[in-house]
Amino acid sequence: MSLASLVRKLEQFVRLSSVDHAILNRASTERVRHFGPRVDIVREGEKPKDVHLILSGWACRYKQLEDGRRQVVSFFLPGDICDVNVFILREMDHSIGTITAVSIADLSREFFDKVAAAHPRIVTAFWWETLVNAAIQREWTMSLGQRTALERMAHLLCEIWLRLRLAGLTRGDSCDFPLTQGDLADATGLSKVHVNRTLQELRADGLIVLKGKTLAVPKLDRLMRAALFNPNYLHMDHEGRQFDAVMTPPDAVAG
Amino acid sequence: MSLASLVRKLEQFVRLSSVDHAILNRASTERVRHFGPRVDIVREGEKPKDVHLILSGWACRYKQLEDGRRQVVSFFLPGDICDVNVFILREMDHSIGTITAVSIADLSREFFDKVAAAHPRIVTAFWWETLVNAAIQREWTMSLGQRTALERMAHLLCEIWLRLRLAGLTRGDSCDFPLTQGDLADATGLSKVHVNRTLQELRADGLIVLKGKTLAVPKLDRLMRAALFNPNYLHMDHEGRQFDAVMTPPDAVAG
DNA sequence: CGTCTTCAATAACGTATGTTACATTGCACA
DNA sequence: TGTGCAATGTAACATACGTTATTGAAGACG
Repeated sequence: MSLASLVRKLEQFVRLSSVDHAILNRASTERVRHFGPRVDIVREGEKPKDVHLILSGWACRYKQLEDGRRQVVSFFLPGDICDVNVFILREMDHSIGTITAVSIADLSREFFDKVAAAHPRIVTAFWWETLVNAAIQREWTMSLGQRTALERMAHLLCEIWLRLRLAGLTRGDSCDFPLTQGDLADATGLSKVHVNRTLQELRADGLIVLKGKTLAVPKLDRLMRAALFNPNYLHMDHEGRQFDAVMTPPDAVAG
Repeated sequence: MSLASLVRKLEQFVRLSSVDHAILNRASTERVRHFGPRVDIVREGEKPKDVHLILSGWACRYKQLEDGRRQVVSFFLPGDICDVNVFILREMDHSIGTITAVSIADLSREFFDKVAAAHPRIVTAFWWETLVNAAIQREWTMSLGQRTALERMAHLLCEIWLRLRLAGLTRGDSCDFPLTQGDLADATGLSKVHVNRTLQELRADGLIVLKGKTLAVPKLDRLMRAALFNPNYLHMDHEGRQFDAVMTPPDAVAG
């Protein structure tokens, strides 16, 4: 539905040519699928076939233990790409499920081959995406290991807010926020009850206004302070623009 | 000092030619540096210049909050590579410090350029490394969010054990284990005291023998069960061999 | 070959967060 | 425009883990 968020995000980092735009545009309209809310797109154990680009809606990556304990390990927002090059792995070690209704474009191995061969800027942009996602995962490790419930929740909200803003999905100080307290519990490693307590506290402190499916952040700086939030890990600075990533062409050898 | 662990590991996944071997060998002998134990190799905020290959010794990636709380977000064992392509980012969002004395080879941007252009197998292998590291980071998220102290500790020990074994660094059921209880605390998000309690419990259950700087795992299957350990995320299966990664050449354009 | 420092072990006590249970609100859909 | 189910809110109580403190053992180093 909308490629705009992806392009907007990537262009923060790398300047894309009009040909690059055309390539991405084509890729994101060729093989599109639609899902309802709360369904799985990919299941643990499956063979990864395509890379998925989220065109609209929210999704998450999650893992589950045999006894049912569930951890959301990342959220996908519009414009996000799930795992460049996963198809070199034999099977998925986690599942991907939707939060809201979602539209995705499937990007094939062949697409990446072609891009790789002729569009270094897109490659660089995808590498940036890969590295930022890794950094986000590290920051979650930090949050779960060291931050208190309040800090952790505030941190997650800051992160989502900044990512949405980069994708052009905020209006003023508010944004759509389809996550339930159950989702937040699965992502922060807290119980639902404690998520509720924590949100109440953030509300009482005037750091967030969360009602229905809308979040407002009236004082981002204060929320960031409460979270001990350092935005460096999102690598949103523009200075990297002059670089191209290396890493490199297929030659299509098999064996 | 020893490239063997890297090669052994990569060849589990991709068959490398003798030319590939030569390339890696050259890269790992050209620019080698040595560090003592408990010193920083890279500090948060610095501009990443090279990619580091651990030739010998143990190191870790860590992040720290303003108030001093510290989280180890990953361990580097011999043969591990720190962040392929980091140099496209402007600054490090974490630090890398040694545990033991460490020797590293610095791999330059130019090295990756060259490899990218002519050695698709190595590229594939590096992608595998990248994807596995991402999977490990997700699994840590799972551990910190959902596993109890005992499960978490057991899980970490299983993971390290399997990674060491893949690198050819175990003998029978034992291995070198230079981590202090403080290191384990920083990695698991537990206090040192509780790490001690947890290790006692694992010992009492006969799941580990940990003394001095040596760890033995007499019953790996039992330790894995205690950890709810599913090895799929390490993607150690060999089936992927036939694949080459795509993602792709620089053309050396600057923006 | 003592001395220093780090690491490991253990105890007593405190608390952030989990659990269970139930009431209330909101919203999809008949 | 009810009616039902999911999501939110609250309370009482339980516990896994943190904190502080002290002691002993083990390497490091002059």
